[in-house]
Amino acid sequence: MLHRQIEERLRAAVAQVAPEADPGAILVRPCPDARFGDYQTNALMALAKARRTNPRQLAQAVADAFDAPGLCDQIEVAGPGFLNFRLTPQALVHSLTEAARGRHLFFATAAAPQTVILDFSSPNVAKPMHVGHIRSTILGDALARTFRLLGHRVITDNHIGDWGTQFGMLLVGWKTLLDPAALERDPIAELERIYRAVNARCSEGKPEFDRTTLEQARGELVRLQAGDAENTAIWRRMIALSQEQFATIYGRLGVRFDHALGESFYNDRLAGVVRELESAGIVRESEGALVAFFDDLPQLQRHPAIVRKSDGAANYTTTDLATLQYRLTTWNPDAVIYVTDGRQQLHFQQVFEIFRRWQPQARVRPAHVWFGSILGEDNRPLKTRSGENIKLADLLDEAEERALQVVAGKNPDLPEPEQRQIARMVGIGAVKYADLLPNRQSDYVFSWDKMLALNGNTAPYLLYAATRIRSIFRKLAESGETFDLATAAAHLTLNEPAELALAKHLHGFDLVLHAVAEEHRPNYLCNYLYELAGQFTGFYEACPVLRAEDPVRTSRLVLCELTLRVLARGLHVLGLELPDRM
RNA sequence: GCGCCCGUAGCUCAGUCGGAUAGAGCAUCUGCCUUCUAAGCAGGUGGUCGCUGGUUCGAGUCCAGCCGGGCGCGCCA
Repeated sequence: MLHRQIEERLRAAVAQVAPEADPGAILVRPCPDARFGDYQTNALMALAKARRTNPRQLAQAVADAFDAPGLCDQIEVAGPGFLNFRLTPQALVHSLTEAARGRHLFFATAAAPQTVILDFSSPNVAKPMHVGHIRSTILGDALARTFRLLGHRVITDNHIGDWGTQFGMLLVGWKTLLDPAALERDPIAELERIYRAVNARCSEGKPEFDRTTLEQARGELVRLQAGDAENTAIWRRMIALSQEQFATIYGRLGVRFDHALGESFYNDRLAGVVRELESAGIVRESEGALVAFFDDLPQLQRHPAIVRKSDGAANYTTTDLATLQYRLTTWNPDAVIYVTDGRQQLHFQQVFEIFRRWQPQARVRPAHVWFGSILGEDNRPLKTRSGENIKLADLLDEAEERALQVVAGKNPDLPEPEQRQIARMVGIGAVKYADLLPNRQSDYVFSWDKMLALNGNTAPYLLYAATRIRSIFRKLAESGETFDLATAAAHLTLNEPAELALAKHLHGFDLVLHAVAEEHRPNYLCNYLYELAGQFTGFYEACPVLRAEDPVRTSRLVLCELTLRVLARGLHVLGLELPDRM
């Protein structure tokens, strides 16, 4: 990676001039404006301040000590003390040639691979997956793919909601209201129906309220918790039915999990966790419950956390603590990342703080990667017209349907099965991309028109840019020519501004991938790929490929293929599939 | 009351952790299809980065206060 090579030479130069400087702080970044150069460092200004010397003089001294033959032939001090680097064309050609030979794809894997556990999606048993699960699922999957690409050991774990008071009601419904034919047809809908019916009877204040049903539900729950054979069998059946639904949705989304250890998996560990917290003096009795207080932390002072309710049952704080402990002992991770809604910030602050007190020696970094809400056009959380949660399956159906209309409208000559195939990739891709593009912490307004637009920073635009490249190679193949990237690389020359700009932009892949992993923000990658697609279309307009004369023609084919590879890899990391044509 | 987040072009939003003249898309205006996919490209218009102070070579970015909005806050998860 060119910027890493410059960084390395720069650190060597700084070490000569200022041996006390921290090499880790000496960073090289792309210039914001190509007129300044290709790369810059602003680290010397901070260093000059620390040494109380003139920043421009220091920069000049470092520039004089800087030696990178063949990499940068010009290096200059600018402004208050920037150092600007300009790549030699040979360095660029060499790097592209190496990429064409398969030595790299413009990124380096992590210097110190880590074990990262990603906890995301977490749907509930017996309920349809809905829009509330989409951001966690898509964001978590994109992060998992990013970490994997960078060489980390990644473990994805779906912490399914398969335990809790709702099962008392579900059991009553199963035993008294179940319609076997309906269960056969659409299991989740039937489970949802019986749950709603019983829930209404158990809700004081509702017209259907019926104390007998409420007591029945409590009784069924107690029997389930006690391990009653019949109830356990029904419960397992409900989980199995739900997992079929999850598998269907995840299949459509192309998301996979290494594990799906639900809440119930930790049931027999909860008492032990509570006992340990109690004996360690981390929790104490308060109003009948066991509670952790954080008097010394301003942020949590007023927000104690219950780990055992006054009825003796554990809650999700306890389950999350047991889960974290299990993950530590089982996988010994460096990081555990929870991808959830921002509304759970307080909860995770509490869990992490309790855990820190409980196991101060643990080296794991827990992280809460939170995101904002998906809003409807009315700026309220996205719902159906009647105020229900939108089912994920329905949303994906609509995405494919709308994409099909676009594809069929633009390209009516394609055979219908292919149109559907393309529409599937474009539609699902559009939903995913729309979710990954905004800064994850901001709320965003869900808009079919925007996500399926053909211009702007959208999935269709990016997929289209990639298929344009594929189209060039299809034309090439149709004329009976063969193209071998590694061999063709020998003919690489970069002369036109658009060629140089594209070649340089390919080298930004490394920085952006590491930034995504570091900050858990896939939107950086979205923006990078959009810029790359823009650079490519600029090149595509300015530089004819197939109509050019050799060796320029071959050289441009190399650029096309490398761009396609970066685009395809980047889109794949975001979880998007790439059609051959559109 | 306490805490978290947000406020950037008419609209929707980026802004890689303090760097150089704040960027996209939409909308609007002007050009470009006998030429590898015009689902595209090039260019114009459009900004007191909520307000006020502070920190420093340098602030959309950090700190304090204020205004406006969203969300959360003991036995749901």
